This record gives sequence, C-alpha cells and structure tokens, in this order.
Amino acid sequence: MTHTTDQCSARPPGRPRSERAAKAIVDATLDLLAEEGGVAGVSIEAVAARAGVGKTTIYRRWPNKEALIIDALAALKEPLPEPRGVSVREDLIAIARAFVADKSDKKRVDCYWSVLGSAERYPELVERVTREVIEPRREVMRAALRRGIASGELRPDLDVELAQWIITGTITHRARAAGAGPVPVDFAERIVDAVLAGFAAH
Amino acid sequence: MTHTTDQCSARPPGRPRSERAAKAIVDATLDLLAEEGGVAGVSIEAVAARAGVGKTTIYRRWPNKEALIIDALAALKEPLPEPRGVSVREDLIAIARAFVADKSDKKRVDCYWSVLGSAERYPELVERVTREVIEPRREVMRAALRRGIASGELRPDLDVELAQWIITGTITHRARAAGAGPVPVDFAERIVDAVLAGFAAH
DNA sequence: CCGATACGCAACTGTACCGTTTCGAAAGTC
DNA sequence: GACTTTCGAAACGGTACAGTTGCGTATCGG
Repeated sequence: MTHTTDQCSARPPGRPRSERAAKAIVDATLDLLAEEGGVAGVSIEAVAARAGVGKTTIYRRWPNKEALIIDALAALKEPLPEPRGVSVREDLIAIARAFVADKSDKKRVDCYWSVLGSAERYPELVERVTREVIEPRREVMRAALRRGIASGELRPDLDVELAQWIITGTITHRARAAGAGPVPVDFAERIVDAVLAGFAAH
Repeated sequence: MTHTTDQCSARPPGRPRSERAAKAIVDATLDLLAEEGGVAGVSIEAVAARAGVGKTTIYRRWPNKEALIIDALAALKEPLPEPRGVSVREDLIAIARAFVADKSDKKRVDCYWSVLGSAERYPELVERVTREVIEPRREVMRAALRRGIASGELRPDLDVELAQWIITGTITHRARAAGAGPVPVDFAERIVDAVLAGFAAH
C-alpha cells in the first residue's frame, strides 16, 4: 500500500464543492419555481443570480434545468404522517392536519402547483412527483379509511377512493383558491367532522 | 344631409376585419394556453402560426398578450346552472353535474388552471377570472345549500362555506389529478350522496 | 374604377435566455 | 510549493420571441 489516503471513500483531490453554494442553488430554484408559477419561469440565469453563484457552478452539478428541479423538489419532501390513534376520526384529523400544514407553507404549495401545471411540457417531472410524493400520502389516508370500515366506525359500503378525493380535494382546493386567504388552523377538524356526520339533517 | 351612409352605426370604410381570423386567433390562444400549461407559454408568434394568421392581424386587434388572453378567456364562459328542483339533493347534483361537465372539457380546465397558476405573474388576469367566472358559480351552490337549510333538508348548523369547498374542491381536484383519467359520469351523484349521508356508520 | 382598410408574409431591431468556454483567484491535498 | 479542482465573473454564438415596418394582394364602399 503506497497510498495513505485509503481512509474510506477516496476523497478526490482539489478544492471541494461548496455545500453552501449547492444549498443556495436549490433554495433559489424553489423560490423561483414558486414565484414564477411554472417550470418555464425558472431560468438557470435567474437561479444563478438569486443564489449569488456563477452559472458554471450550476452546470457543474446538474446537466440541465429539469434535473435541477427534480433534485430541488426532493428537498421539499416531508415525513409521512403515521397515525395510529384510537379512532378513525382522530386518524383522519391527524392526516388532514398534516395536509393543511403542508398547504400552509405557501412556497411548498406553489412549487407543487407549478410543477403539476407543467404536466404537458414536463411529464417526467409530474410523474415523479406524483409517484414519490403524492401517491404515498394518498395511500396513508386510504389505509386509515379501510381501518375505519373494518372497525365498524365507517359505513361498510363507503367508497374509499371517493372519500379520499373528498378530504384531500377540499384541502387542496381551499389552499389554492384565489383570494381566500390562509387555511384556518381548525380546517382539518371541521372538514373531517362535516364529512363523517354528513350534510343531511338527522 | 349630404350623407347617405347615415344608416345606423356608421360603418367605417375599407375592408372590414375578418371575423374568421378573430375566431381563429382566440381559438389558437386557448389551445396554446391549455397545451403549454401557462400564460408564459403563449407567444404571439405561436398564436399567429397556429391560427394561420399574420402577427400584424393580432396586433391590430390587441395591444399585447395579456389583453388577448383576457378576451380569449371570455369565450370560455358557460351559462350558469340555475337549479330549482324539488330537493336539495337534486339541486346539488345538477350543479355538481355542471361542474363535472365543465371539468370534462379538458381544454377549458387546462386554460383556467394555467391562468390561476400564473397568479404571481399576472394578478389582473387571475382577479378577473375569479370575479367573473368562479365566484358566480360558487354563489349558485351556496344559495342551493342555504335553501336546503331553510327547508330543513340540511342540518341547521351546516357550514355553508365549508360544504361548498367540499363539493367543488372534490370535483376540481379529481379532474386535475395526474393519471386519474377522466371524471366518471356518475361522479356528481356519488359525491353528493356521500357528503349528504356522511361517512360514519348509522 | 378609386380610395381606404385589412389581409398574410417577410424582414428587422431589441431583449432574454441557453449552454459553453475562458479567466484569474481561492481552497483543498500531497 | 506543486497540483488539482472549484469558485464567481464575463463573454460568446445560437435560439426564441416581442413588437414594428414595408410589401403586394384582397375586399369593402362609393
């Protein structure tokens, strides 16, 4: 062994890549994605300018805009809610609360909205976000609903898929509605109680 | 009176503007708005090319892209549903059906989605669409819900605003969901029945 | 037919961005 | 100190679009 640098991961020679620069680039990308309202509005030049970084520094790490955005979106992932409460009502409220909290982060919502709005142009991006972020969260809610049916708390003929659309759709729509202001903190409980009890009298 | 052309509306001399061209321009604008997934994706050049029209013909009628898009969106307006059925259930289903039909027109949904997604960039567009298209439809549903409460069909403590978010949000979200396919024809009835009866057993 | 206007088309200037390259300086290892 | 790689900055050619202008033609009224 003539090498003394065989430590572990074979650190390459030369100046190491700045971690600060990488973070600044990702942050700037998300900022622009949220502000410009679309993937098309994000330009490498704008990202570089906002991050206080040379374009070289970006192109050294990512081959193009799509790859940068994909990596940036990964930084948005939040841990899945894992409710195992005593009742369906509490499980659903916990999940809905996590949704509302997510949607209260304006930057986060705007990023997802921007990406999903660019479906025709960047199908790969949309497919990836759907698979890695949206679908797992939908599954958590479906599982909670199925548990409720099994425990007898929910009507046995409940359409789980439809029920799931109702809860997530309401929150999403409310969060994105123009001019409706921020989602109230108790929105999760109110919607769960409303759909559990039903609109009809008695 | 030396003029014989005083007929009525003082028709200007020269070749009149082609109605066909105007329609082709508006159609092309909406097509692009839906396909490109954003206001930014619509370029006058692309509109002209798709409409089979010279750029001059566009600029003669509209001063810029925003004005063109505003006028084009006006062509999307559909008549308001005006339900006065025998029961709240039928009223809500009628309104929901109109929503679903609207959302089944992919071009129409994509156009609104595109515009609303450009909120930060083009606030005037968003404000206008919200005021002239969305809010009147929301009001129709609120009115139906209030009638239901007054008639005793709906529980008196029902949160009308929340109920309205639930129904419209579910349809909108379902229509826009990636990879979920077209909204089924019976979606309107299923959602109304589900929220009327509630999820809970008995 | 004449004048006026609109038509589609092409050419033009100006701006913005892409993706690449070059540069001198900085920051690490040996 | 020698070497390697990254850093931010600047410049480059290429593409796309905005908005304008000129041109020959078409279509209206008188």
